[in-house]
Amino acid sequence: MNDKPGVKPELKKKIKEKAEELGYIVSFQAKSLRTKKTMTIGIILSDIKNPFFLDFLDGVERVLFHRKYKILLATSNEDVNKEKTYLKWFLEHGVDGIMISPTCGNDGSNNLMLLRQIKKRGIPIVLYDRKFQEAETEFDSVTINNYQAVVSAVKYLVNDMGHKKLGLCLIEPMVYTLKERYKGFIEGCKFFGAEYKDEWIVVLSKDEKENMKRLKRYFEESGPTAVIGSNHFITQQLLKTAKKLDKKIPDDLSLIAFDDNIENELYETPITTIKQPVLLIGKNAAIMMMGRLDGEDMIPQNIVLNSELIIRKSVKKL
Amino acid sequence: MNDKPGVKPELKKKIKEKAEELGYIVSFQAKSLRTKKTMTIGIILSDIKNPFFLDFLDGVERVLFHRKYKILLATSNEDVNKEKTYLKWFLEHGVDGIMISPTCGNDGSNNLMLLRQIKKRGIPIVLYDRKFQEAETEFDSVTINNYQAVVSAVKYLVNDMGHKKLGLCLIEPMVYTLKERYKGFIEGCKFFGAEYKDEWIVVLSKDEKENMKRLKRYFEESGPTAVIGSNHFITQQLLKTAKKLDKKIPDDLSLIAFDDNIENELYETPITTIKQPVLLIGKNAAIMMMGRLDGEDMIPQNIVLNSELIIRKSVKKL
DNA sequence: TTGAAAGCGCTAACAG
DNA sequence: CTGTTAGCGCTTTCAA
Repeated sequence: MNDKPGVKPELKKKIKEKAEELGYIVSFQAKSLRTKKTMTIGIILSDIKNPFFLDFLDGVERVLFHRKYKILLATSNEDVNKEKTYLKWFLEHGVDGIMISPTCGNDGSNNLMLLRQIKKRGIPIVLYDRKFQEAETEFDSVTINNYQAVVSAVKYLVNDMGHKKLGLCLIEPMVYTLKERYKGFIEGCKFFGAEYKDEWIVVLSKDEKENMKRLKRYFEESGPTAVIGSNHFITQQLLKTAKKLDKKIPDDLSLIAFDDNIENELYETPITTIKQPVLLIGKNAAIMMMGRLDGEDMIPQNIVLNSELIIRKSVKKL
Repeated sequence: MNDKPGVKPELKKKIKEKAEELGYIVSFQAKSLRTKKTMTIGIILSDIKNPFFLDFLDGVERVLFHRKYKILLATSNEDVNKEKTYLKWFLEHGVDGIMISPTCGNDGSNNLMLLRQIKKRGIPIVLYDRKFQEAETEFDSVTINNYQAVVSAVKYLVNDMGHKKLGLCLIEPMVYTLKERYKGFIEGCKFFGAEYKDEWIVVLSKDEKENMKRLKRYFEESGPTAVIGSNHFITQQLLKTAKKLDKKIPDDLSLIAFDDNIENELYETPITTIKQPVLLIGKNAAIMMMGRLDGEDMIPQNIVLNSELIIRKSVKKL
């Protein structure tokens, strides 16, 4: 039945018979009980509201589909406990591998220990988008050059466009990605000689009112002349705030955004954007996973992809 | 172990013992081999590029998580054969239920027969966003009032805003949803006395060049004064075309969009939008599914949710 | 080449 | 209330 070396005509007969029996279907549960393979990859998204993950999933699925692996989908929504719950469920379901962009609590807590245990059990783990600073070399990962991306943005702002006072906008929780971008911002400012103040580094939370209040700072007299916003959501909030205050980008504030959604091109002022190769992140993570499942045995690999600064009209020349 | 009526102190002991054994984990494969329940729901998205599904999934997940059901995720990307493949895989994996927005080929082919077979096997199916016209009463479904939504939009355009020449923009394949919207458009135009021409009803394909060419018609002298665009992607393409031709919305063309993404509010001209209660679609579909899995035995239910016309600035008063 | 039998980890049924 | 046993549907092993 499984197309192993056997008599051919008889095989065909059997297959036809089976098909006639109103559709026989192999049971993967039974199968996997013996083979220890469920042909299933557990994927945890850290924020289902972020279109980033749609592209990511697209990239992953294209690879997995051809290998007949299926996706068991989970969402942490930046909740460490929910993430832990799903990881345990994945184990119960016997997923063959796990792909995760690990979240962390505001107190820095995370599921690193659990992931270590899972890895020890022999289940391959691929970190995507984010990794653990304290354990960079322990897990396979696919990320982008967050640090360099922001440094380049700062360079563009200062050297090419003449900005001297810069702001940075992030969002809770302060995961790996954001720490890197933060570092890139600080060191970039120092290196290229731009001024930055603590109050220009805004960290958004889930409190809309509070967010709005913080974002208003950017448009005050004492604010920076340009801001780097660290994701899609921030771009939206910034644009919303500008609209409400009747301020214009880039006349009142210049902006560099992360995540190149089509909309960034379509706004009144097309937004200069740091474009992450999201589809590639997905593809690479999936390919890496397939490699591990094929038994590739090497030390953990850390793939770092390059982002690209797409220059449009949201930065004013000073 | 499964918390059934038994001695309490001993139970605790056993649980602790197990925990000590470096983490015992129940095997769902083994479990489901006996119980015939995998605690898994197969979900097929028809287009992973559409943010609609992010919200939908969000709604579904909120319900399933609490009931400890997991999501096996699949993407048809409007390919009937891929859809069929995934449906078969779902069967192999023994999903407890299937949620699907069925696609169809340009020739009208679909997987209705297969879905009927699956249903006959006793696996509950919930159709969301789309259903089968030829089999409305056979399956549970959660959709919106597509027909009425477009009729209301036409009414607003004609009666409130004085438009007389209307266009409609759709996208392949012509699934249920779009047929309904088409019908609503035609009958709405007739009823409220607006002119429509065949060449103003544009069906986009995957060919970008060709799409652009067709969309240009809207901005010609002989074009309509207002257009209804049937999804997120169309809004983008229309805005892109307008920008390229240096045309303004609503001065050169009025627009009513489907799918209320935050961006619609943030564009230079905030877009008047037919807002679908996407999260609710997800929640309702999931709740319906849970009901079936709890053994609720009634005739198939067709839930129809109401969309809302959110009036902004993209329709010009004539 | 083919057939029979054991066993994967669990639950349900039954006897102690 | 507890312990034992059969069997879910498959793969693998071993004997015919």
